[in-house]
Amino acid sequence: MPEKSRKILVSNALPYANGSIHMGHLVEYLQGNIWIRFQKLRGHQCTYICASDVHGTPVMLKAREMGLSPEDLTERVTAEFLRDFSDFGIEFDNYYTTHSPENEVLVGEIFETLRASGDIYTKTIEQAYDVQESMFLPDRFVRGTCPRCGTSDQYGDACENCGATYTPADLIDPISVLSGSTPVKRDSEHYFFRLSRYEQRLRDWMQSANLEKSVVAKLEEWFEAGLQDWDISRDAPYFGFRIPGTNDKYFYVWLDAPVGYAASFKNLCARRDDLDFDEYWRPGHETELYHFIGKDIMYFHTLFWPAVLQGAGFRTPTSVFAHGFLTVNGQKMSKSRGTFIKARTYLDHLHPAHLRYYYAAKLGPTIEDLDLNLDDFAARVNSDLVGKLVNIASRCAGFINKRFDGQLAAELHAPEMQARFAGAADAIADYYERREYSRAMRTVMALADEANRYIDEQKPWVMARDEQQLDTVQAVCTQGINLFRCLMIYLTPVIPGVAEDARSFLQEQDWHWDAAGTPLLGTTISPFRPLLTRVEPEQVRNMVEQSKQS
RNA sequence: GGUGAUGUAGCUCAGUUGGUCAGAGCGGCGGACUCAUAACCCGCAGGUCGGUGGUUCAAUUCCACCCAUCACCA
Repeated sequence: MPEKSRKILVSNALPYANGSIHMGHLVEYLQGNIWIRFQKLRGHQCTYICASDVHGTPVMLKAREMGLSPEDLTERVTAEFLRDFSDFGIEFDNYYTTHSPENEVLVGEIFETLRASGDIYTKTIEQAYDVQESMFLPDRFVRGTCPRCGTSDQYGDACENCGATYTPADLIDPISVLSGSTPVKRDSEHYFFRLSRYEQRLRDWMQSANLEKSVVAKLEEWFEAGLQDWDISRDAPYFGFRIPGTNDKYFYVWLDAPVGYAASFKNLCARRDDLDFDEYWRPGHETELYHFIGKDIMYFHTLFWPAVLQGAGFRTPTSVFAHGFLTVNGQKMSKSRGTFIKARTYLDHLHPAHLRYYYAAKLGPTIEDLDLNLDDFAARVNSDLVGKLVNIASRCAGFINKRFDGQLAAELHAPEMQARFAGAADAIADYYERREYSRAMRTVMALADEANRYIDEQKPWVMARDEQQLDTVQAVCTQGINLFRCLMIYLTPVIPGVAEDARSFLQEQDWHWDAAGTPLLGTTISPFRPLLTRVEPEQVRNMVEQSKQS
């Protein structure tokens, strides 16, 4: 059923530019990328944006440590990000940086609008200050003894041992992580956003956004606790945008980071005639806006961000899609166990399609965590992708190529079966749309089982010995190839590279989602070459070994 | 500590608005086949559905508490 063409803008969360992309990040980018590829395959105008999140204290300090400017550091890191993304098949329509002129203008505009409507006020707060380094210290940069349980060397915001939360001022014997000196308390004037004013509007937005149940539960919890105003400023020195009208105040990184979505899009609009900024970012248009995020940053995306957008006269997101965290072999990623696996390390040993499929096979729309079990990974990928799916083509192509010069039959052998495969398109599309990737994968693999069973029952290898039955052999194998083709189209969003090779093997120019409804008959196909190889245990072992060392 | 989510066969996960709901895939075991990247096909497997109480004629599915894991506490 052809849908009306939609105009959709999608973002992934902006990776923070002080480290490398790892397997945990990839859950998010692959989830978003699969959705985008699906929408594009369906013929919708779908724009995919992202950027490096470059502001804030950690980047500033890391650059200082490396003897670089923050700009140079984040440029280097971004170049690395882009190579990793690209090699995993994650291609953005625009990948930008939050340290851009567009972003500075937008943040300034938003701030002025909010201030004009009375949503911004200043208040003096007391904060830890490192006299030796001449700077205010974020909570994470103060360590000391937990005032409740007495555990030493705890961060300034919470105790890892007893879970208590507090402020750095509560710590016993606090020290600055930067200089080792004892921080002093010092007053500073900060800018606050009146989030408390937005409760009703946020509740309304929450209703319209159709958020996942568990996300709503979390939001309800926050509403219950009462919305607190948000401190949106930081003191110099800070890498960020200076607040207009001040000399030493900067916007907190979490204010300008989400605005970076809009800025990245604005940057893209400048070179694309078919995209209009206002159509996607001002109220009153039919466009859709979605953010894929991790469950750890829901607060920013479901409270601050929609509130800021509303207050500043922008449209709010159509919805926000939150996902869970990655564990490896059932535990948090760990360097010593070799399970802190960087994207690049993975690519040194394994094919991106393996991971793309494995994540898809386990991803749903909820904020539940996802486990990358390395043994299961190899077994699942080998069985599903190689043993079931690619096998269908592999076992049929030989006959077509050797016995019929690569020519497919003019008619299908089992049209009712073909109709069932084609008929699954709507259900599978619905699963993709709702981000029920695991259900989509299960559906596809159940069909792959059927296809293998069909070939097994027909036994073309037996018929091939009898000249009289050659037509049937051709028809059966043509049928098998078409079942394979149908499933490959369904999997295009997940394993685009493999799908492309399959398409070229079938000598087709282009695939649209609806192509699954029209069988390929009478044409010629190329010699079959393995579309994907198995995951060898040794590759996984080597990857883990390398992760321990880096 | 508070709050939210999760806890089902060796592994990864479905499922139940309470009563054929104890399931799938993988692994394992047995068999068959040889077209296929030792792939594919057929059959078998019996896990107190995290623990303890409670509600009910009946709970894995509802409630309470506890334990474990993940996250958040701005």
